[in-house]
Amino acid sequence: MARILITSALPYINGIKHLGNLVGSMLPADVYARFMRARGHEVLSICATDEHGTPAEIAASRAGQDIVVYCAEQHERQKEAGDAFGLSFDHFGRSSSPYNHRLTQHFAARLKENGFIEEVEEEQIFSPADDRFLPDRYVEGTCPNCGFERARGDQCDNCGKLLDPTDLIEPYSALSGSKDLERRKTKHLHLLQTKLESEVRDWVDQHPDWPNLTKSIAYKWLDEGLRDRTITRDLSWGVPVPDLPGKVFYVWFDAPIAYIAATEEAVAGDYRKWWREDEGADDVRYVQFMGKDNVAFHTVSFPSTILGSREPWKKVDTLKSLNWLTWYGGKFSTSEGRGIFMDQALELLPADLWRWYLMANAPESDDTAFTLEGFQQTVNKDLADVLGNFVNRITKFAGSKFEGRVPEGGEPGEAEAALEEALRSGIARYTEHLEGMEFRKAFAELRGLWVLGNEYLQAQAPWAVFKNDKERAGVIVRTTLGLIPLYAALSAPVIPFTADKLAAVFGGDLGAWPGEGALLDGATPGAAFKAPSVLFKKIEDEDVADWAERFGAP
RNA sequence: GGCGGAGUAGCUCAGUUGGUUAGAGCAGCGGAAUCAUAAUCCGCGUGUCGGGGGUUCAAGUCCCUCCUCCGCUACCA
Repeated sequence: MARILITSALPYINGIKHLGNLVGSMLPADVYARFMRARGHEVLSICATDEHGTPAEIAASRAGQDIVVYCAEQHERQKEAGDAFGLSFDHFGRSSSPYNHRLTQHFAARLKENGFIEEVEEEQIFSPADDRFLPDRYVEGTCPNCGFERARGDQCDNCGKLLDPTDLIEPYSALSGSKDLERRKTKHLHLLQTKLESEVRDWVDQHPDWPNLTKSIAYKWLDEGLRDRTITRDLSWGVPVPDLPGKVFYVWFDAPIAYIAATEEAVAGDYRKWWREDEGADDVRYVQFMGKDNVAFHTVSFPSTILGSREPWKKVDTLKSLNWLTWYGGKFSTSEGRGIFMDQALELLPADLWRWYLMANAPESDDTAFTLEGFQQTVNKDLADVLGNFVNRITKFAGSKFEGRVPEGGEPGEAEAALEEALRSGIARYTEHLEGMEFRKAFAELRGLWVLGNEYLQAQAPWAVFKNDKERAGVIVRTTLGLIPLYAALSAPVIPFTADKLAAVFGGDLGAWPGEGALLDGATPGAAFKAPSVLFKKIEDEDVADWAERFGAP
């Protein structure tokens, strides 16, 4: 038994996340956590809402709400959506928690003591009309390079040129439209990452097993040279900076620290057993899940914070980074109403259908297109036909021919031995792929295990055998029924709600992870069973047409 | 612009360090079966491996170049 700490990238607070966000970190983290728990490991799985930063303040103000109320409400919405999707985090916290305030200030104090933080004075754009400093991106104006009239202060979306807000012609606030902008001097803290660069590189060098995408992004930053960066902002909502009134820490400084703070919130003082190598965390395996845009922050920025603290905090062992799920090849977009969001998805269909499709087609090696048509085909075929119909056909048959009880008598023969052998090797491959977090391969293998049941049943044809050899038919039926609890256990990481229904056929719970022991004794002779109602209703063409219209499919 | 990732069958994707006739699922076609949600099972794959050039006995795989998509580019998060 191992101790495994799992964190999912924190979903930002400004609204319910879409399917792309879900499959990018939270869902694979959940599948992995469920799998590891089933294997008998001690798992702690942590997530939280990321609540600070300018976008949150703006979203609150647009909603006409106080930021504190807004974040509390949005956190609750995201938590509910996650629960409904079966996300089994041991704790879903908030980056705005008092724990995170205290811990973020602790890290900053340690970094300062160790000479990795210095105070600097900077000039920034202030908008009196908005009564706030504006991040570069929230200053817009005409691009000096191409003349585009809505260029942002950091980069022109039209010609791609990198800009400084002061480069813009006729700049204005993107929030209020006010052209009354001024430069104001303001004090900030710099994190001196240049001093930590070689240490970060040494640490990255110790992880040659990371995926290519992860390593190439980390080394790209290191090769270009880390830069000292400002870790404070002129905002009111956030973790206050001691001795600098009116300032808070930059959201990217405090957000990853919230992994630790959320653990403290979950298990109180015991959090150090998971996070401090000098207090018991030295044997913890720490796995992070995130989208590819987040890799640099997890391989370079956050490690800098930890290394610079000169305290033995647990650092990540394995990163799983995913690419994007796209909406028909384009971007999911909140503002333009493109794509499907977590709460909407569950209005349409049960969570397991989404979970299966997303994980079986997870964007592991490249961006992957989500299409309603592909979704329909996949879940109809894999879940309704291959798995759902399998369970239905055998329980119906056994129900009518064997009075709803597992047949007794008879001995398994060669066909059963061959089935067991095929299952054993398939389960070994499936397990190995899940261990390696290769989800597409894993779930293709799981589907293959379901197919084995249909193959066996089709080849043995108990409906024909029954006519002149009831005992042999009984063996076949018993063997096939026994696959149901087996499938329940194997399928639970990805389709947990369905797995519970499968386990309930024999009134049992999900057993231990199948592997070495007997695989075909799932159905006890003479035991009663209860056929479940149809497990998966098929998605009709009219549904797809409806949803395509509603969600703006191209 | 720079850096990184990617481009393989109608669709979604696999393809170790270059090595026999390039694979899977879906879709499609043919067959078997009739327990079952018309669900299952078996059989059927010539595709400019994005274009062009090069290295090599041998290139999807290595090098150069061009095209397209995506991410990052440190004040969006």
